[in-house]
Amino acid sequence: MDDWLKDSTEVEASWVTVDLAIFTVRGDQLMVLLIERGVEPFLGRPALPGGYVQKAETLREGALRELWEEAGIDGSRLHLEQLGAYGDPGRDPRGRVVTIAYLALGRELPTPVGGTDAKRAYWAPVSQLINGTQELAFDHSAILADALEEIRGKLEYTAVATAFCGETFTLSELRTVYEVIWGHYLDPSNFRRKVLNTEGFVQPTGERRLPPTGRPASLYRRGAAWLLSPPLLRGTGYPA
Amino acid sequence: MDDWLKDSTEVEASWVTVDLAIFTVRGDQLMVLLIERGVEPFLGRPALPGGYVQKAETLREGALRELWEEAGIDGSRLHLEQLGAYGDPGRDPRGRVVTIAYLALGRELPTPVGGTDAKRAYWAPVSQLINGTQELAFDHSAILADALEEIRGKLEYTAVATAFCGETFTLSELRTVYEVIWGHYLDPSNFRRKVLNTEGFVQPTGERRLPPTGRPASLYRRGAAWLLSPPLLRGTGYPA
DNA sequence: GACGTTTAAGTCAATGTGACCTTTAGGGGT
DNA sequence: ACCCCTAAAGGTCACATTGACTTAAACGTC
Repeated sequence: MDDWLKDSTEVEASWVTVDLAIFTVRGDQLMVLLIERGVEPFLGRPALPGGYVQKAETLREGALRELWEEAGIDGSRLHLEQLGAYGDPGRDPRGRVVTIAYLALGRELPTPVGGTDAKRAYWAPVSQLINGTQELAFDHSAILADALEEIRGKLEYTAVATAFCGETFTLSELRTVYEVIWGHYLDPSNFRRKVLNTEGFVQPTGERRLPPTGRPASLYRRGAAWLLSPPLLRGTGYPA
Repeated sequence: MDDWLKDSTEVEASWVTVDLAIFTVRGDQLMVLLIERGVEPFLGRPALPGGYVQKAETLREGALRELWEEAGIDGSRLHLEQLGAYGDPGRDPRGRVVTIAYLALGRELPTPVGGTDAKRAYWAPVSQLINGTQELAFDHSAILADALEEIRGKLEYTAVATAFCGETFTLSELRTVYEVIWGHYLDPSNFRRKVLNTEGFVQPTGERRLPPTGRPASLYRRGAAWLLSPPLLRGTGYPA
């Protein structure tokens, strides 16, 4: 914040971007939204959607705008939180670009129809990207890894898992979210007991839903609580 | 990341700074390092130390450099982690300035001797700033509040509390860290049991330390574990 | 109406927790 | 040498939580 420093040759202006790690659960897989880059650098390589922050908007507003422009997703109905800033000098060959990474979680998001910028957009299974050979553009692989670890941790002590579900949901659906993201089986009975005993986590609607087969399941909606206490621990479940 | 956007009038280059929320525990108070601004804007107002990120350095390196330049603190012996980015358009009257806030935790840090920039630097009790009338420069009050909440949470499920202690420490010292930051009393006996039963949290050195009065206390050092499982929950202790 | 399937509810031993109490190991005073 | 004060260290016990497992209930279907 020192004005004398601003005049120093050591300091230069930077471009500031937002990048989005948008997750959804589809079936038994955690998916992340990727775009195929239509311009250099990293032309043709998969990347997280994102773009430059504009003059008059906050970082969050920029993230919401990119969410809409690049993925056609209305941000008002999903969870959006800041993940962190990535600014290594060499991360963008064009010059100093600091990106603010955002984490977005939603359910059954529409398959996007490619951005305004003639690049393809698609959902990719996270499991393949994490221990796969596919490298994302820039430092997006590192951002994705950080994002995944952030979600895994947040499931434990917040009600964020409900962001992957619809307005109302069954406890089985909620449990599946945990199982997919943590990657291991959870005992249905113990999960139910834990969730229902955690005050404010979920709220019964009184309605039920008929599964294709089996006993009807009660429907719940999000409760008032955001922080769960005590937390649900990942514990030692066996792989799903 | 769209080059066409970069040419748009909607986008402008930004200044990128790092700001530091440096905490230490002194006696029974959590202290944060503040500087008195020596230049406009907010001349004379207290602020978090910080400054512009230079051309060739990473964000973390910039934070470490500012730590040294503004506070005279060698960062190699304290905990430093990124807190997040703050970039609202109006947060700095001089123009678009995005700051990356860092959290630094250490013990018995030297009282700094004012920065190179003729401003005073001093330790201030956090409790007075949080619910006090004193407003910090820029959005630093918000950053400070976020930093405090971050620490409080991290104490639960990481071994970060040891960053406030020396190389070796007694369990009472460690407990005091929790009590000061959480703001309530913890049962010494239960705290000891919990810490010692959490594998990898602390490691006995075999040595002891004589307190001014009372039985000698065993000394411990940090263990190998960073994440604590099960976590120490804040629970319902009575105010200290 | 028996069967397969899924939700819902219950059991039980083992473990963890909160609120205590007791013992131990120092220093200081008389 | 003895007693007192203090803080650390160790123990007790009722209670809550957990993990693994079993049983019951409510559907559609054959």
